[in-house]
Amino acid sequence: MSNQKLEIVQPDGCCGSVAAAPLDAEQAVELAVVFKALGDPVRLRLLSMIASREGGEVCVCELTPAFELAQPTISHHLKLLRQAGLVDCERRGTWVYYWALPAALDRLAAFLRTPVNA
Amino acid sequence: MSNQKLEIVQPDGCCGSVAAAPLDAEQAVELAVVFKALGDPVRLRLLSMIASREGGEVCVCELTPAFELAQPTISHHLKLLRQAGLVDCERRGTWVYYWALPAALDRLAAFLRTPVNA
DNA sequence: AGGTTGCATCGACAGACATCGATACAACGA
DNA sequence: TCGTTGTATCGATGTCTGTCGATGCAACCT
Repeated sequence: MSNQKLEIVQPDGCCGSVAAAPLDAEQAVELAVVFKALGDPVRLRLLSMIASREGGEVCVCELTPAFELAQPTISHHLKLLRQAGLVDCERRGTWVYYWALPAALDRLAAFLRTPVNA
Repeated sequence: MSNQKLEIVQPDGCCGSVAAAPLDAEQAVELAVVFKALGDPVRLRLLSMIASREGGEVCVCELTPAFELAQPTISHHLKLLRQAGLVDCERRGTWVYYWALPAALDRLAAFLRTPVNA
């Protein structure tokens, strides 16, 4: 029953699992960009604030005052999260709303999850 | 039925899921250390080489020549992976062997995995 | 139109990090 | 005991990154 491995392979053709096979250099660079985006406490808190929001969307005007950081700093972190493909955003009138992209999170989770029989 | 949240809480008392609730600052700092360790292509490749090894252990003498980097650089990256709790190592005679810690990887995976009904 | 508010971008700067050569340490073999 | 090999640590250096104030841009409101 080794076709179980087929379930790990991602539809987008990327790197099944960290424990499946050694990552080649190119895959590693792409994945590192995303993990690097998660490697900052402020960005982790921003992401969790966005991902845990009931309606799925959060206004930047709610995120900024939650930190003791200047507004450009928060904007910078949100930009990195967006460039990493973890969130997306849209302007609606005066405000900008961010939401999480669950597919990206699940892809990372699948990469990290060790096989049950490992 | 909000006791669903109880199923997300981790036995080790840590941060259930990124989509469960906003991370507090302390949890975010701890998690960021681990994700930061994953935020480098060399360390990602090292970890996948270690985690995907059949016997579960890899000699440093196999890891170092797999990169076009100086030996102290590889040693430095392995140290960061170890400090992040992702791998551990042991000296046996002349050689040092590294192995992955699946519990740490699964903990991260659980954190990233979005709830099925989200 | 003019003023105000929300957010992004720019430029600068201090601290962190990846990398290296040199060196130290540990274990083995002759 | 001495040389050799494998790995870690140290110190230096160039680059990246988090942070900020200043500024620009978009949308709203009088």
